Amino acid sequence: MSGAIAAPTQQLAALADDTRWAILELLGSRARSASELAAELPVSRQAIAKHLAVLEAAGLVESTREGRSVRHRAIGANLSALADRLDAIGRQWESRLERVARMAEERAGAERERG
Amino acid sequence: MSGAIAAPTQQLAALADDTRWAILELLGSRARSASELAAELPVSRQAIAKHLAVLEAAGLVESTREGRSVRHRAIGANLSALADRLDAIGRQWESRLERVARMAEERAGAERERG
DNA sequence: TTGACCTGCAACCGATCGATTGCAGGAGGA
DNA sequence: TCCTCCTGCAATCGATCGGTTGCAGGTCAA
Repeated sequence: MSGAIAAPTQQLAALADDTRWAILELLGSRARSASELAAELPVSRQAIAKHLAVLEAAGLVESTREGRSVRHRAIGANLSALADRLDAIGRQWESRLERVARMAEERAGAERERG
Repeated sequence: MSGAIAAPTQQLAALADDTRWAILELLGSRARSASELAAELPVSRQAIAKHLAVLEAAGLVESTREGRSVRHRAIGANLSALADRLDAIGRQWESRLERVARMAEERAGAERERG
């Protein structure tokens, strides 16, 4: 164990933007094209396209060509997988710091008995 | 239900940086001061201090003054809470898109029967 | 074939970010 | 008291980011 945490910073960076969350919220309810998204959000279509590229690179959005348009949809399973990893790390911190606190407590108890 | 997702972008932005993950990794195993962290990582103490401010604002790190130094520790429970929220959103996407797919499937089935 | 519509590429701009250096200030030990 | 150690604030710099405008290309319908 120990060693590097191997954090999925790319996915986290993709999620650290309000406009991308607005896009994901829309794509989570129904698959849409970039133009549809641009019509529903207060940014240009090109900005949407850049955000979709980031989200797709992070594995949070999936795209399918349909005729002359491209439909995008959110991939919930990958978000849940990321959540699992974060939860595991959080629990690890908790257990480690708990153990340290317990050791300090025991040491303090011995000091009290001795002193 | 429906409505806005209310994503904790501040916490996600705090986690979207490799140096901050390196800091969290160290603080997850044992509480440390900013100077200790600077000695173990390849960045200056001031950079560490800025990162700690970001992490503390996001509720991922807790700080306690001890004499002339300040000891910082990672808060695992808050990371797990964030993970729970992400997981819930991911499952929501999955169920919604599943329902849409099922409706499309039923519609296609009816078409086949009729045609 | 022509025209409408949607995507994709490139250049550009202002703002924010990660990081550095330099200096001031406060707490403890000799 | 003096010196050392650690923190905190400010200014600065290059890089990246979110967003825009403009234009080229491809696909469908009339």
